[in-house]
Amino acid sequence: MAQPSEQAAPAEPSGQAAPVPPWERPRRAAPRRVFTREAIVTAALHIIDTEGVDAMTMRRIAQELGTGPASLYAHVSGREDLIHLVLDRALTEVRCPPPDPQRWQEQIKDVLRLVRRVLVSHGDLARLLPEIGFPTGESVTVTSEAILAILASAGLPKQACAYGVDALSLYVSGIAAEEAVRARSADAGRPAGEALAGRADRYIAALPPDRFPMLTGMAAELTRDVGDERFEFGLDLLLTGLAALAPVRA
Amino acid sequence: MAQPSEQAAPAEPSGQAAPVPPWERPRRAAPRRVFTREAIVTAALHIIDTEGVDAMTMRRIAQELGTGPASLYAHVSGREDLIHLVLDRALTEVRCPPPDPQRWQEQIKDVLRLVRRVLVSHGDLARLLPEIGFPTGESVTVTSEAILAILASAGLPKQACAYGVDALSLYVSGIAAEEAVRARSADAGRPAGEALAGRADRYIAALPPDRFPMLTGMAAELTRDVGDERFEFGLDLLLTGLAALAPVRA
DNA sequence: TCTAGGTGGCGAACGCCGTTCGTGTCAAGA
DNA sequence: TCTTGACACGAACGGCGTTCGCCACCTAGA
Repeated sequence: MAQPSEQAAPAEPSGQAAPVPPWERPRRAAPRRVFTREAIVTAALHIIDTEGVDAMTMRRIAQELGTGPASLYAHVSGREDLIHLVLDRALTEVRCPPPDPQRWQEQIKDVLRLVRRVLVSHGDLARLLPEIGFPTGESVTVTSEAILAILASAGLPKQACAYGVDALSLYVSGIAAEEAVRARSADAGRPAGEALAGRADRYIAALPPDRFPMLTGMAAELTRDVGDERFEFGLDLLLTGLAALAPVRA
Repeated sequence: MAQPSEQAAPAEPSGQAAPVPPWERPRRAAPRRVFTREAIVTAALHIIDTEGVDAMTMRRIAQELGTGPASLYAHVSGREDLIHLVLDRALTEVRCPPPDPQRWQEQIKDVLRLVRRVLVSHGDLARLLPEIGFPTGESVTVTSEAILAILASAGLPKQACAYGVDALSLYVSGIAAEEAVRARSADAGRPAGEALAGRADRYIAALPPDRFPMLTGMAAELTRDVGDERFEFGLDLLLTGLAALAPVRA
């Protein structure tokens, strides 16, 4: 890989080249590379997509870019900064509609469905959410703004809008992270049934039915994993609650 | 601290004792300590209470117990196991009532309020929740069983009970973790206003009002932090949604 | 009482992590 | 051409969870 430069390895008259003495070794034989923050985020997201969140270390990203981890710090202030950027990059795929008071509930659901879909499409990306407290990327901000606008168009009081957007995002983040754990387990090549649902299955099956009749009696329902059903159920709960706070429309 | 044992340091005739040669140094001068899993969990919880979750490392726990981190592994299989135990220890404080169909909503709320209170009482304990996928401690299991029993007593279908307990626990976990981040920031001795709410304040204040009129117009509501208000709001949403699924009672 | 096996305590070290420091390179501007 | 600031990058720091190998201790059985 490393090719000695000419000044560091003067031409030998003939025969085998003598090894370059240590004090004459070039620090860097290959031209230094040039990076951008975008390239770093792209590499990080690619690693998450192909290897999962646990593989996304500064070293692994640097390796992907053909350099060392220190090079990343010229562009991101640290791991946390990088996570903000990665999440925000993913969420640029979320498009929000202008508010329509007649169908505000469906609009909220649509936005949150899209958020979840984006998170899920990147494997276990959602597992990064708890590592940052308060997402501050542009995409997240735009999405929050849109949700607030929709809630406000429904006539909800300001405080209800504010608390509502918080509850909604907590729920979506939570379920996305839950699903991310499940997705990771499945992708890691574990035996079929070793997914989180499989573990819950076995856990519940091992419970003493006399002591835990509800859990054991609802094992199938508790571990049911059919499409978006679980997500939609929770969304319905929240939206029903919010609708109860909105003015009645004729 | 280390006191040479008598066999390793034979009595000198007089004067200053000669240093013990390396090959005669006792491996352990003090009697070996005896630990229990309970003591380890107690030490871990004490560290969380006094220094926060970030300080709870295997090394720090071992230090608290006067030993090295390797000693912990005879009693816990690893950090994840320890976290399960710590969370479960904390949640032993949760007491659940027998179901009363006439006041099932208040019962659910009471249980979840208690869960949250327990989590909050241990500083930023809730930040540990995302590190484990599916809590399997006894306390958690007992609590889930009780919530299911209450929901079932309200006449909710099995699937609604199952999805409902999931949504409720996701919400409580989410908001507890959110509050834990806030609590940690405040406890870390940062300047007043450096709490998460303070950061959100400044973040929202820095947004361009023409582009983000909803966020900037609701800054006060979004950052409002008054007792249990925010938590109760989300709980009300979920319970309203669940009540809509329950049979109507005379 | 003695012996053997199992359990557990513990030091040293491993491999990995995020990050910093110091040095060298490069490009733009004077 | 020279200077300066930004950036690339190797080496190393300090920290983490964990394992390995050794030794001590305890208990059960002969």
